[in-house]
Amino acid sequence: MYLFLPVSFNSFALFGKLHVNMVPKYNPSETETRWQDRWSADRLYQVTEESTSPKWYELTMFPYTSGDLHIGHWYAMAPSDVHARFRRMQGYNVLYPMGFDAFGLPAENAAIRHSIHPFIWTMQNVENMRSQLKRMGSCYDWSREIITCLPEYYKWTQWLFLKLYHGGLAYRAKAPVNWCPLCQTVLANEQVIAEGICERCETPVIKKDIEQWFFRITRYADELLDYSKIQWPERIKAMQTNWIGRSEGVEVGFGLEHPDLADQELRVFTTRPDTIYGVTFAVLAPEHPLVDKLTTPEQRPAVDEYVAHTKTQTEIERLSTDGEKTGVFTGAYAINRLNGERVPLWIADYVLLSYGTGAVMAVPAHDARDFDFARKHGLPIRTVIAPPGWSGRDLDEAYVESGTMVNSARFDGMTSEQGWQAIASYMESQSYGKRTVTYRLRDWLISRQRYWGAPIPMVYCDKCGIVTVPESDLPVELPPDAEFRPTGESPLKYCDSFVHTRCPACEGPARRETDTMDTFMCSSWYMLRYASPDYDQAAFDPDRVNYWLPVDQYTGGAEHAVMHLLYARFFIKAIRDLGLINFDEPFLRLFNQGTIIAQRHKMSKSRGNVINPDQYVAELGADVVRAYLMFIGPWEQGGEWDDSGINGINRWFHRIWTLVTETQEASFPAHTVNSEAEHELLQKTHRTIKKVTEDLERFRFNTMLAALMEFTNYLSKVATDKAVSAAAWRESLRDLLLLLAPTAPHLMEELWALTGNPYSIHTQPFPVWGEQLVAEEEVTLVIQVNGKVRDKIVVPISITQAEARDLALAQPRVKAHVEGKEVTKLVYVPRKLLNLVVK
RNA sequence: GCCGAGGUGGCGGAACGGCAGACGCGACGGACUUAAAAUCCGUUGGGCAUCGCAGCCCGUGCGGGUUCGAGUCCCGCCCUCGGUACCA
Repeated sequence: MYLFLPVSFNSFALFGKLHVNMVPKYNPSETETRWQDRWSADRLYQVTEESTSPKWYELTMFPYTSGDLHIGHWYAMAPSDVHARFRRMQGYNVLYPMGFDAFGLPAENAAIRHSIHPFIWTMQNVENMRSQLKRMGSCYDWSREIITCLPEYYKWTQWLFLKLYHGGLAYRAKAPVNWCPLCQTVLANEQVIAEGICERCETPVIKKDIEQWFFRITRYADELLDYSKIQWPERIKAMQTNWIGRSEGVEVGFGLEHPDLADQELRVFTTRPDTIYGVTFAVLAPEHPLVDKLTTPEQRPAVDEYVAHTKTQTEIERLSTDGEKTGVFTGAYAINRLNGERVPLWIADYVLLSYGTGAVMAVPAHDARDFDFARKHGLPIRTVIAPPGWSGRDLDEAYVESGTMVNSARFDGMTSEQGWQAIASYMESQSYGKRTVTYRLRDWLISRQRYWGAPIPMVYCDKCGIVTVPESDLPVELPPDAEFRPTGESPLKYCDSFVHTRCPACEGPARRETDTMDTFMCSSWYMLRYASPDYDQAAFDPDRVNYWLPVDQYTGGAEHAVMHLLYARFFIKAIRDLGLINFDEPFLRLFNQGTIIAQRHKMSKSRGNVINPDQYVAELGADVVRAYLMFIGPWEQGGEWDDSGINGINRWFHRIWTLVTETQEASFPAHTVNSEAEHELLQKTHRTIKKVTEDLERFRFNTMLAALMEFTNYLSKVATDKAVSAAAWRESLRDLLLLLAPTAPHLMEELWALTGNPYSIHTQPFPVWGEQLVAEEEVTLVIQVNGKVRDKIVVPISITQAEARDLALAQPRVKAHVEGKEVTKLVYVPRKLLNLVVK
């Protein structure tokens, strides 16, 4: 329906080689694939380190091998392609690679459902997606392609795992971890999203106590909070900061009186030591190890029942009680050492074992949760921080702000901030408290009970224990003949040829680790591999990594804020400390494009609203689809896919085609006759160059295209008026093509060739504006009376205030509003406006 | 609840504190055509007024404020979207 119509050619002044009887029309499919083949054959986009130009590493998050590129992929990839092309034309030595995130559960599910091996399924998808990416007109250096599921890549993933292990950053531990019953695997905290559901399949996760492999990301918590070396969107930095959840407080020991305990202390973490005189009870998580020992015989039945009930609850149930604070008394007491008070010990599921010490001191007067709990269970509430103007009466709700300390013995009268420090110091001096920093961030759980991932290169030997696979034996390859069971159990576990091996240390019989690595491990270092994808001595060639890295510009979706983006930052810092690299951050600049939605919802296969760009590409060409996606609105805002406007871009490109191919250069005067018109053309051209350049720098593609449309409209008038010389016309047309080359690489290459220019437009320098040509000589001065616009006058830029005032007062429309009144004030903004305030 | 982004014509969206609505879509009118499509030209925030030319008033989620001047800055709300949530 959107087919380009035949363009009627009346003259061929620009390219006499075309025969008049031919009816040349712009056939996007033919033209675009022809140029794509040529670029590919010429290796136009391959780069090396041998260059005197400054380097620029531009990277887009590589796609998961789901099978098809939908419009969301295009929205992520086309604009970054434009930016990379722009940088290349600006003279940078640009590394702009592409690859595939190829491990993951969907491949394994396909194996179970359709009896196709994950490798075959994945590689078919890679083939398909690679050709779709090429059809987009992208300028990737395909000689550097990486596919994470190939042994030549995951060998180095395993190699890096061993480096972390030897560096003390990978460890195996038993812990209560998130288990997704549908995916049949554990998940990292970051992969459990809102309401405790699995990030991939949205199934509620449950807690399981199993031995797993972890990376010590928590060791880097503080450094991860330092964003001073990167230019990232505030929103992503805020999300990471919240996720890491650093909080400063005091770990306080409460005394315990119990005959069986070696350590007579209950440790709690608090951020409000200033409220310690308000403690009226303490609460332990139901799973807290002391619960069993402390519970008195009378309370045991109630406690046991509550603990058992908590265990059966899923995360969702436990969290969805909506503020309903349940709990039971253990019968035991602890001593608040500041005032010697005995406080009852309760257990309640609002206290989490995984945070802080798994126990809290409860100050109902100054904590909303403790307040609810105290109200519900009839526990006392004692005010120790007085709100401003406090009458001394009981509080109606918890007062959590700062105030003046009361009921706090010798700390009374201090502000809560002073009291915080004073009490913390006092407790430290008495050795039962210590200033501590606690984080919400947990170590990264990286093992998965799945087949389609990089095997963890570890061996279990009855004699030697846990033994690493020697580097020389890498990669530990996935067995091709594993059996995919409909139950979803890990195929590796039941693959004898894989499991049974020899111990690298003692040569005796041993078992392989059957867990594989989280796919986020593969994507934590892929940006390094692109620098030297052929290197076979290590994961990367230090020289080439030092040349290209860090990534100068990274682009991708915000959904990876606390997954991929956090893991990659950790990973770079970790291997820096192992001496493998010498920089601190993987991605210097980050730009997050928004989400493209359809029918008000995120596109998803399950919702059935996935837009496939192929039909649009076939009818209109990739150039039109690229440009339309960029024209919808600001890139960072995303937007709704609605094809009703796509014809506007189609028409515009058509107009450019006509303008270039039908305008006879010979019909313009050979020499300048109207210098004013020519000067204006020059100015408009250079102002457009400036606008387009600045917009490309800032990823403001929509306004860049608007400026180019305006410029095209202007050139159409110039082509009609023919008041400029042929040379001036040729120059401006040439700049139009160059400015649009990153956006519409095929059409511009075609027009560039048709106008007799040497191949290729994409190796040309980007136009540069002249400052003197963008400067204004005349400006439109807005004349206001009492802030309302009454007239506009065109004046030379050199006009003085007095001249402007006199000129303004002489305007009839201004006169009408000033006459008979007194001008009490005059606001003059040079080059902008003149405001007359009258009374 | 907390953090972040946003709210502007029929629609997508422009606008260093200084002409609100660039650019595009759609709609309407005209040219071309046997006709339609495509293309080209024109109009297009609302209201008043006008043969036409001018002209006047209102208008950027709501309510205040700062300023000669506010879509833009400040204070208080409402709504939408994204993230996060018993984190002590």
